[in-house]
Amino acid sequence: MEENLSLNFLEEIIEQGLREGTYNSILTRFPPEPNGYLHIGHAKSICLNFGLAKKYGGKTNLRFDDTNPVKEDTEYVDSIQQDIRWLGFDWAGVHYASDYFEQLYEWAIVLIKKGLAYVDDQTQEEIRAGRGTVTEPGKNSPWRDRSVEENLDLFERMRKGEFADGEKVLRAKIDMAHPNMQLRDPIMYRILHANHHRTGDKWCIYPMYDYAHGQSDSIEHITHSICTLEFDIHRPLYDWFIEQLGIFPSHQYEFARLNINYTVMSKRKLLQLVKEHYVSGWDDPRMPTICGFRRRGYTPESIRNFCEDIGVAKRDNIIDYVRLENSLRDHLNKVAPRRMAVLNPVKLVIDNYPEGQTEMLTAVNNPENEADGTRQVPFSRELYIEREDFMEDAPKKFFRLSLGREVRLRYAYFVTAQSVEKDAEGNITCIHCTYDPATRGGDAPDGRKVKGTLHWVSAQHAVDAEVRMFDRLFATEAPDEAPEGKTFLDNLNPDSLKVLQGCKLEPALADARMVVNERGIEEPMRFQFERMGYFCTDRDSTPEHLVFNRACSLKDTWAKISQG
RNA sequence: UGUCCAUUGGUGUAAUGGUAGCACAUCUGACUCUGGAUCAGCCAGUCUAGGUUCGAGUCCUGGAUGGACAACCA
Repeated sequence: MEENLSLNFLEEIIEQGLREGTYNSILTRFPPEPNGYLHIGHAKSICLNFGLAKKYGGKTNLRFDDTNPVKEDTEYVDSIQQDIRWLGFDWAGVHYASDYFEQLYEWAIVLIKKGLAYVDDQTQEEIRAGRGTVTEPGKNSPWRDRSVEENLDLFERMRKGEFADGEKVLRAKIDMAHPNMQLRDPIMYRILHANHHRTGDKWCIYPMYDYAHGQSDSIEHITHSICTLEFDIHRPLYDWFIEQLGIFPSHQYEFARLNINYTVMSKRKLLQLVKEHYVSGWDDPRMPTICGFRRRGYTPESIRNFCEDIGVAKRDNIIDYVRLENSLRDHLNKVAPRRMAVLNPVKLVIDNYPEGQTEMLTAVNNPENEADGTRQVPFSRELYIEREDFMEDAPKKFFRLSLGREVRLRYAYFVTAQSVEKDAEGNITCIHCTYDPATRGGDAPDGRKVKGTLHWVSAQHAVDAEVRMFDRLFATEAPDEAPEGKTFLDNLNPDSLKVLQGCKLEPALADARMVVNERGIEEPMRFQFERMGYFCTDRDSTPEHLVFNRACSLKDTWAKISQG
């Protein structure tokens, strides 16, 4: 039993608050904006928010931060909920910032009455210019000192739709010379005559993030509002609104977002990959989206374990892509049934095996889990083996089949290659070998050893399939970094997908298909193809045309390749 | 030439003034009917200069480096 005794900084904060009686239980929230699909970076946040609440007996709300109607859509609301559920989490309540529009509006009036907010008639350009720069203070708006009555009147008329988009905004009155730019009279409301996916045309003014988020937290009595580092400088503003309004004091804490090498994480870039068809969609198995990983064959456990393993802190980090794969391998190694599949087949004929004979051999389903039992695999005179598993003239370190060398066919017999047939181009079309009947099951009674063990499939019993061999979407470690005149698209890995047709599978794979899991979500069946990697059924698969995706290889090979 | 945040092996992450530890990766060996898994082992770290202290990764001051902020995005 390995218990992680050290606490991360958020656990420290929570335990301190619990100890000191600041609160008796915690309530966190996961606050996505419904303007895109969730990715692995969100998974870290989800695991954190739900994980922390679970650890300390609290709860987590799902809240859609839907304050910008022009970017948001219900398509995303649905996919986000499905992805969170698939990851294995259940929220206490599902909320929308838009549910709070009326309350937010009333609070804005409170601030106006306190002389802490004003309607500004400046244009967008004027406001931008007036804000100053990071090194120069800003200038007060000429409208900054309007009377409370006038502000109240104008703000009400903004709501009524008397003004066009961009004509006026409501601003908090703080300090135009503040060194933290977030406090230079931030905009609270803007006019947007746009249809909202939930409130329809009820509103034509919409609150900005800074004015909506903290207050939404407060309304829900969120104790720990956990977000990423870039919001650090917003915290004084988050606290300012809550303090001026005198409402429930939620607190914001920031952690470093997840970065993974060979991966892009920005919503904008992911959207571009989809829109411009560099991938087949949001759930393309090469995408770092949750649905992409699901289709790729990742398990929720593997993603949760990954998020747990990488830890959480406040320093920027770039996680090795291999850790993600390792986390998958760890889990699938324990749970994925083993099957034999020949992806690049070449015929192997056993000359001294009786023609027309078939026998059933016993194969272990998962050596890591005895309870998975065994299955029968048909064996006959003509088989397929992997083309890469034979070499006519092999070096010493080649442990597989070559002329005159003996290897084991897994769970079957020892065979020795005798000769090959070739086509006009010199490609091997058939390998002839002999077998030792005494080695049935895979062991020699005389105790002799072989170096290699090959997987195989009986030619007459084989099932055909298409196999999609996925690799990293990007060929470079930091895809975002492109030289002059290039973009991240130039860093795409041209070999990220290779489609193999005519792969030969053992018959037990014939009924592999998509299944609906206990949470009601469609998932692939996952297997280990012995010696080849982990594979899963794709949603394109049909009983007539099986399609499998490679989730990952058995072991990382990139490090060695890059060493040369 | 602003404000804020950060800096510990290759990569992550602990050590809360008292022995710099763990994981992943790499490498080596053992074992193996998957060149997988498993097991064992090696290599490798406190950004820098001062200061406080019996004692500093930790506290203080300066510097360096990286990141965030000048959307009517979140």
